[in-house]
Amino acid sequence: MREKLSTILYSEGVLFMKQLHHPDRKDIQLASVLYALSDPIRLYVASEIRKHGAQACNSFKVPIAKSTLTHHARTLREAGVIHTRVQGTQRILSLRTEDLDERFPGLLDSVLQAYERSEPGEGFGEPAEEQEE
Amino acid sequence: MREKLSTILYSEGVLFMKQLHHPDRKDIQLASVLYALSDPIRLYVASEIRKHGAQACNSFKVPIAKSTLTHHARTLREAGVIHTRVQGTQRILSLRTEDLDERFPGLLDSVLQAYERSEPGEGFGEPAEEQEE
DNA sequence: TCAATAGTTCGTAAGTAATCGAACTATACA
DNA sequence: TGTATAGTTCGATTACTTACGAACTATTGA
Repeated sequence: MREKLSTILYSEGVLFMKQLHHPDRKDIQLASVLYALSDPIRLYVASEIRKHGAQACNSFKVPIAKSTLTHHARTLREAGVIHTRVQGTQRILSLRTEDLDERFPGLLDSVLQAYERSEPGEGFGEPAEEQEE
Repeated sequence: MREKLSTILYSEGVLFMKQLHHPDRKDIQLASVLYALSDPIRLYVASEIRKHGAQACNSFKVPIAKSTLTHHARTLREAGVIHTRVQGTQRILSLRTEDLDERFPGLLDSVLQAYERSEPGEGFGEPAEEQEE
């Protein structure tokens, strides 16, 4: 039988929810940023934030499990692409445009513009409407 | 005991060395390009080509096995970042700047400029000279 | 014909990544 | 209180990546 996590962790003085770590601007690595943006779901998330502003995870209509989205959000955050702030039960994701522009001028813009050109649809991965032949 | 590969393969009419595949310009995917460029060695290779022009694999001074460099060159090629042409015993690697610029304007430039700013050294991964404190 | 050089392929090992569902925490609200 | 909502953590699975050395092909040039 398993003890409740809170009982175990709080009783030992360990924080359950890790402090969200955001790298300092100077520690943002080019390779990590490119890696974070090399996944279709993460590209979509970054692009949605750029188009419609900061927003919570649950506003992204992606065909994956909640835990998988958490993983992608962490990848973006740890690479320095997004900032996550807690608001009630939500995590609000925003792009670190200033930090990225300062460190890698023009990069984020050219990536997201390229993405938006190549994926003109609204939702995720919609193949631009099934085309009958 | 192992038969010679050539005996096996040619006798079955199979080409030993795969035809080098380069994706058509229109098939170059943003995520694949970003992924290909998200590795320090591949970034270095791309940057060296941009700085000094098309060159063979053996001109890259990288601390990895030959077979590993082959792997990285294939990753860049299959993503559409570089073009490989055979010249004697060598494979000459060049950047597909026109194709990339047409498909993702400004992307390659901002990536490689960002790389060259953040890695000012000449060789690979040289930590800009050990600094005593 | 032989040796040297350039690069590929293969097999393997270790590490990392994407994914899921279940169990959980945290907050808001009725 | 209790319930709903938002998101995290955990453990497992599966797949991919990076890396190497050994064996190989292909070409050049002595």
